Amino acid sequence: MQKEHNLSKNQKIIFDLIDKSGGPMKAYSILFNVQKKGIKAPLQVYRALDKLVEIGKIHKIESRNAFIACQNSSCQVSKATAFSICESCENVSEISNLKLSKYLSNFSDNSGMKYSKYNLEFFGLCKKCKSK
Amino acid sequence: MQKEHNLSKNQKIIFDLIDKSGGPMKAYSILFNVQKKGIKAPLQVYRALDKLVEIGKIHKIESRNAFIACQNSSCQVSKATAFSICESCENVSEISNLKLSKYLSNFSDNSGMKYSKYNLEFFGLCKKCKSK
DNA sequence: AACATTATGTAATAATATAACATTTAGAAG
DNA sequence: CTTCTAAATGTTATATTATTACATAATGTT
Ligand SMILES: [Zn+2]
Ligand SMILES: [Zn+2]
Ligand SMILES: [Zn+2]
Ligand SMILES: [Zn+2]
Repeated sequence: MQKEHNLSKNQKIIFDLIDKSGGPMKAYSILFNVQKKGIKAPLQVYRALDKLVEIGKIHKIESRNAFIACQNSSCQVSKATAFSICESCENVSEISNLKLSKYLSNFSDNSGMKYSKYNLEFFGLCKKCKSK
Repeated sequence: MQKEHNLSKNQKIIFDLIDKSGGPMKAYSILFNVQKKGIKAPLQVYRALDKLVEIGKIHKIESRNAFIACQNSSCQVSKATAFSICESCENVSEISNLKLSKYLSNFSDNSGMKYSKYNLEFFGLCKKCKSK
C-alpha cells in the first residue's frame, strides 16, 4: 500500500491540475494555469513538483520535460516507471505490466551495480496516429 | 553493421571531445571546450549533437541533459538504449545486454501501440560509491 | 513553550534549447 | 564544368526549463 500523504495547499492545487488534465503537463504551463490560484513563481511550481515526484503522485517524463499523474496504484511505482509515448500526438501513458516491472527490477549485469530505480520510455505511434 | 557517416567539421570536433571525455558531457560544457576551435554559439553545438544522436554516434542521457559517446558497436543501438547511472558520482555507462535489448525490442502491451524505439535508464550506486 | 521540519513567498539568475535568417560547402545530375 | 539541391555553418536574438538565495509562515513533535 502507498503511504497516505497529506498534500499541502500548493501541492494539492498542482496535483489536481495535472491529474485532471489526463496527460503530461510542462512546468510553465502549470504555472500559467495556477496563477489565478495565487501561485505566481516558477519555484513554487517546481517545489511542489519535486515533492509530488518524490512521493510518487506524479512522474517526470524525462524526454519531454513534462509531468504526468501516476496512473498506477501499486507500491514502488516511483522507483520503477515505464511509459509509452506517441511521437506524433505526444500522448503518454504509464505502462503497468507486472512481468516487465519484475524483469527490470531484477535486472543485473556484470557491472557490480545494484539498481534501485529505473525509468523506461517507449516511443512509437499510437493507434490513432498509425491509422492516419 | 553501422553505416559509415562522414562527420562534418563541427560534428567531428564535438564527437571527438565527447568520446575522449569518456563520460557524459553537457551542451554548454561542450561549447566552452570547443570555443578555441572556433565554435562560438550554442546552436552550433546543438546542431552537431542532433546529428550525432540521429546517426547513433552519441546518445542523450535524458535524466541528465547530457550526451555520451556510444559504447556499442552493434546496429540499431540508437533506437534501443539502456544506461546505468550512479546517483552519487554520476558515472554513466551504456548497457549492452542482448537479452535485455531483445526483451524490450519485442515488448508489446495491450495498447495496440508498436514501439519503434526505447530508452531505459537504471539508477543506483556504482561499486566505488557503494563501498564508501 | 521550544524546537525542528516542512512549506511558502519573492526576486534574481542560471542552465538548457530553439527560431529566424544569411551564407557556405559538398554531392548529385546533367 | 555547371547547375541544382541538400546539408552544414555562422550569427544574433530569444524561448524554455530550472535553481540560488534569502526571508517568512505553517505544521508537527517533545
Ligand atoms: Zn506511476
Ligand atoms: Zn498519437
Ligand atoms: Zn549506443
Ligand atoms: Zn558512483
